[in-house]
Amino acid sequence: MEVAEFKNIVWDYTRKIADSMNCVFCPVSENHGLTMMQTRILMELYQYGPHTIGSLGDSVCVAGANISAMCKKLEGQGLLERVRNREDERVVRVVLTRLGIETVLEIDRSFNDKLSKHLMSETGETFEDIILGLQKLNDLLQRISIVEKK
Amino acid sequence: MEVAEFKNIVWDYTRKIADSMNCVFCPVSENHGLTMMQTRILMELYQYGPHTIGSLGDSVCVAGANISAMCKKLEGQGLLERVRNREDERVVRVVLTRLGIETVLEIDRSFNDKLSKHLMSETGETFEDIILGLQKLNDLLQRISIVEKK
DNA sequence: TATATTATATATAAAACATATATAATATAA
DNA sequence: TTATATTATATATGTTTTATATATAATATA
Repeated sequence: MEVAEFKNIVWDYTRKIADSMNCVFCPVSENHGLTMMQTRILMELYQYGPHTIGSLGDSVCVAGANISAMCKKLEGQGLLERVRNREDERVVRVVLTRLGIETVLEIDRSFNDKLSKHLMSETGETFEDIILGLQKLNDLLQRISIVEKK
Repeated sequence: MEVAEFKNIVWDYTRKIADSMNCVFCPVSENHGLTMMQTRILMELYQYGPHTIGSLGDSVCVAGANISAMCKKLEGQGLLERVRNREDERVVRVVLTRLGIETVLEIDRSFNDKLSKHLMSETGETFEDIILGLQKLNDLLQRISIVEKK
């Protein structure tokens, strides 16, 4: 297969998939008064535990300046807390509040409910094929974007 | 595999992949003075031929109000033309100009060059696995989002 | 001590996205 | 044929996301 052909197929599918993911999950977030980006931040904190502003920004691919503002807003909504590190006062630790955790759990439950309806008829093989493909594509792209950053 | 587990894996990979795709392709678009969205619009027109404002918006998942404004801007940059249909004057046909076509071809060449370097060492099996996975995931999500729209 | 680096914050502007409303053309129903 | 509904696009407005430049304060290094 030629590079151009592979690129076109991947380009098309990845944007369609990103749009669909958005289309499926966005309404659920909105029901809880959150944007997809805000949900992504909360989910990241829930799944991988507390972050600093910097590491959180890296994880969700948002520049430090912006993640800082977003977290301040989420703090205002009572969904997370910003705690300054005593040993190095430049560092701010971001932690979900009880309300934040509850909100993530509710959203996650809604996500799962929404998917469950549609995934019942699928075979395990489909899941495996999808995950394998995503994994290989992600590896490939990670390698490329790491080189890019140099 | 449980739905929740599958969802988490897909959620993580798809956003990482979307970010990487952006990270890899965005700089190339910017070199040509275009945003990713603008490039996506031009590529859509190049790959699938002329569109109306409405069908173009559907294809790239942008609301009519916004695609209308974006096309007007791209027209201002001389990259496409908006031609009102004579039989039904509500309809506007969007067509790439010569400059638009040349720009798409240049960007596409840069995309391919950029990828070629990294894909040489990959086996055909990797490509096939990736495409199969994307295809199956896309099918799944299309089915879900179609139901959503009802 | 002077300088550089790091982590976060503030300010600002552009782009993207959503929503409400406007306009004009066309289709349909009475 | 007139009145009404629908369709396609456009305009206006506000919010969110993203990018960039700069500021501030803390820490590390020369």
